[in-house]
Amino acid sequence: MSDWQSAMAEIQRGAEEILIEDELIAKLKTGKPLKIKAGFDPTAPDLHLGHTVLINKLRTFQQLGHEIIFLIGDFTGLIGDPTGKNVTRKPLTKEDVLANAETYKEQVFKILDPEKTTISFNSQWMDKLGAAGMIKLASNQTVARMLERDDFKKRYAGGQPIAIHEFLYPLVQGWDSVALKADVELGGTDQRFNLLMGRELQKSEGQSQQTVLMMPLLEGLDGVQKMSKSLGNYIGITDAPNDMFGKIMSISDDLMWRYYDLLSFRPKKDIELIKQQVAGGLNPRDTKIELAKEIIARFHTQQDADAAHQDFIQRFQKNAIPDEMPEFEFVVPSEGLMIANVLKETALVNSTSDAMRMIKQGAVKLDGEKVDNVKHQFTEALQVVLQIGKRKFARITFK
RNA sequence: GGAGGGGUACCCAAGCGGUCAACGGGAUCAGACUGUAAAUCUGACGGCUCAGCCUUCGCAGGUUCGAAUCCUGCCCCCUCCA
Repeated sequence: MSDWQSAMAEIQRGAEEILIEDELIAKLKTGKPLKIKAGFDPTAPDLHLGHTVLINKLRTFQQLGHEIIFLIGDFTGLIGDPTGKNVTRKPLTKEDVLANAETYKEQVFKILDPEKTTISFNSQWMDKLGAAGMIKLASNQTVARMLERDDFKKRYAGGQPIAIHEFLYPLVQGWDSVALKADVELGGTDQRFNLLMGRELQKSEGQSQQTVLMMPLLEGLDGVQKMSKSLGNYIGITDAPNDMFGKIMSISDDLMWRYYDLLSFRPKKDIELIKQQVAGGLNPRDTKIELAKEIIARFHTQQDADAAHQDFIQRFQKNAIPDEMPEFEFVVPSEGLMIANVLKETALVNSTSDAMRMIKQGAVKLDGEKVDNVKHQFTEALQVVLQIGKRKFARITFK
């Protein structure tokens, strides 16, 4: 396999679509470092694994020796990518943007090599463009073309408002590619229209057109909907090691393979081998553990990954009580304390009614012993461990 | 401004005088089975001092022995027209 062929294989891994593939091959064959662009919204520096799919692909290019441009859309942030959801958005201050950029760096450089990554802001060239430049830019595209974009089309057909400035978002994103002379732009499949705009604008500016590489949107823990914070099905890259471990272990086997493809840095060959081993009888749980450790080591340390693994074994495979858990203190009144109230106070349950239900369902354990008596009272000074279900614990001291 | 439709628990959605703390589905939680898998099965899913009691069906009043269901006023949303 020649250089460009093996490079292509890595680039294609997990990618949803590459437009146009032959073009990219031609670019790779030149052997020159390519300019790889990916844009990020300056508003949400709170990354989860879904975001890292794209960043991982940037890493691939970086390792192949290409130039990575991590573009922070501080200018585009003023517009907000049109979704129709929030029509108005409060503009970010310069300070906000810079603070967010710092957070980005902190998180992203766990994947990318900081020495070899260029960070730019699109206000750099957009601020200079001016009103006249903006109008000239806008003259490049027609309303009809804009209405081809899926969400615009739907909103227009559905009689929902589209503000004029929303049309500017794709144009500006495309112009970024012109300004950077990008050879490749990466984006999610939902970015298709905007990514293609870059090609069109580059063409009208007489530049060579960027290749568009679209990565899929990673499914969240439920395995169905895309990973997002608002759906609560995400693994944040700043999540604690134990949380990461637990979340990864709870995904389905099918989803595990998906995560391997999109999140693991292991060569594709290795993954194929693991698949064969699992088909041959290896417990998929163990391969899931490997994945969990790899990801934790990436965002924390190898020690953290090992510790999380050990903790997991203690906690779940041996059913032991964890060392660390929230602690509470109560003063026992003369008439005693109802267990349901104690549970409510520890926030292990939402209400005393909830606590009663849990007890009735046999979900509550006191020092490892199941509690049957709904009206169990604490009447004396002692220390106990309360457990609800499999994962929720609290250490309680009665005085 | 005119005409019509609608606001029910986390979400969707029945109910249209009593048997309604309110059908059903989803989400969620717990139990069983497991690999903290997934799938499946079972149960729970307003609050409380929990075999009982209290407060819920946009808001405020009213009719009635009794209302989510009927009447009046108000607020909000949607569709069509201007």
